Amino acid sequence: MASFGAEPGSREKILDVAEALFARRGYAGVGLREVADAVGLGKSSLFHHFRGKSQLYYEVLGRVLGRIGARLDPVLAAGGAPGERLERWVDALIDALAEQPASARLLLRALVEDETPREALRSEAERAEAILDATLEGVRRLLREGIAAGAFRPVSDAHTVQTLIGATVYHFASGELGEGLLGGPLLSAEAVARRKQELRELLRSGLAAASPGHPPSPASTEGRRWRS
Amino acid sequence: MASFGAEPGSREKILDVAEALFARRGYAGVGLREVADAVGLGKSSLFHHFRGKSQLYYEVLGRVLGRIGARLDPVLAAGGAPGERLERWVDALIDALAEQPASARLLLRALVEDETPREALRSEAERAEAILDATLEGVRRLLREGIAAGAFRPVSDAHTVQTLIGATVYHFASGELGEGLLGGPLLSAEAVARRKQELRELLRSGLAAASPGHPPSPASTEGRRWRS
DNA sequence: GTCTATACTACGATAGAC
DNA sequence: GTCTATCGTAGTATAGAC
Repeated sequence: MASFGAEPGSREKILDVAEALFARRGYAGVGLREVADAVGLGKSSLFHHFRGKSQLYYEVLGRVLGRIGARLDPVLAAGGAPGERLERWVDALIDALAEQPASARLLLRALVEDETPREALRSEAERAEAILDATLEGVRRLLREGIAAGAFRPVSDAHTVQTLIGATVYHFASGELGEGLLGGPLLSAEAVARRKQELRELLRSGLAAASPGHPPSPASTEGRRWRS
Repeated sequence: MASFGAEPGSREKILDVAEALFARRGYAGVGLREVADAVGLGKSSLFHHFRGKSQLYYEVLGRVLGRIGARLDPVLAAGGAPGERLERWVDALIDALAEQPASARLLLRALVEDETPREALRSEAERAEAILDATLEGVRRLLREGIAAGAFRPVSDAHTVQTLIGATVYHFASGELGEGLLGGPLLSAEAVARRKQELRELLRSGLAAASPGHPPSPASTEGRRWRS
């Protein structure tokens, strides 16, 4: 509740610094010495704010997940047709990832990092997992509702979520490779808007139900063929 | 050329072991001690096969990229309509990622890992990068050809490549999260086939040109709306 | 080609003065 | 709440015997 920005109240500052470093080099690649130096403290002082490295890590991860979840939950709660709600959800996710450049990398790393020490840290680790699960379950429900309502093709909601994560989190975490492909920055306002647009169009034509009828007919999508 | 499987000819064995470890824990998370133990050698013996840790890493990475490129290049070289060639490319990529379970994680990590020491290793690092660039340039060209031929919507080829990477590499690297979402293994024959199918259907309807006409009309996709 | 032994640095973490 | 000092371990890498 207190603290605007990141006052000398070291704790927030440590989290900020650690977030940037963990995003860039991953859990094992960051030393507490480096964190302490960057925040302007001695190494030992960190242990007065966090029990150890892994608690610091999960605190950072939980903060990122909480920040993103806080932006996505209202979107899911709001009304509207499934297609529009999904678009707003994707847009909000992209905005969240683009605003905090470290988020996407940190998340992508966390997803791949099953080897981060979880021992004796169940509370922090499970809290982060719970936030993530709740967020993903929300969009899965939206997809299922859209399918049931006949707005979406009868896709697998799990696979679609995987595709959405890949198309957003991976994209904004792709760093040099992504910038090389795009021929410019990933995070400029134009690039972010373009990403939204490309994804929106892909989903509008790729996810929309083929026939106006409500109960989807199984053969309608399976039989689709390329035009040329 | 020699060596079937991985004979006592240590070098291949080291690469195999290192590949699995780097994929699981990343560059900084793996110690040479661990690699040596797993391959059944003393720590120092590794230095007779590789100049150091970073060379070992780039050798591993180059091998993975080469393996995947070798499977994708023939697909691009073969003829066929753009839509069918793209589908075969995606299928081949998925097969390659699914066959060698470590590949996807290693690749995803490599993409995010701009901090892997590149000093004094330009040759190995650039070789790996060159393989990757060539592979990606191939599919970009295919996308552009498909757009020019009127088979695909006028998408951004760069963004579409990003989406394809996210939908494939991320998916097979997603580990516990992905398995939790799918409710089962990522790499079973069924799950792999299902991933291909979901992606194929998404691309068929999401990437196909909207109108039979060949020169795509700009308004046709922009004006698209959700049905329900 | 593999081994033992070793050098040097950095790591996470703790103790205790201020 | 931050500091210095220190512990024990593990990191990459090298030298040299076998």
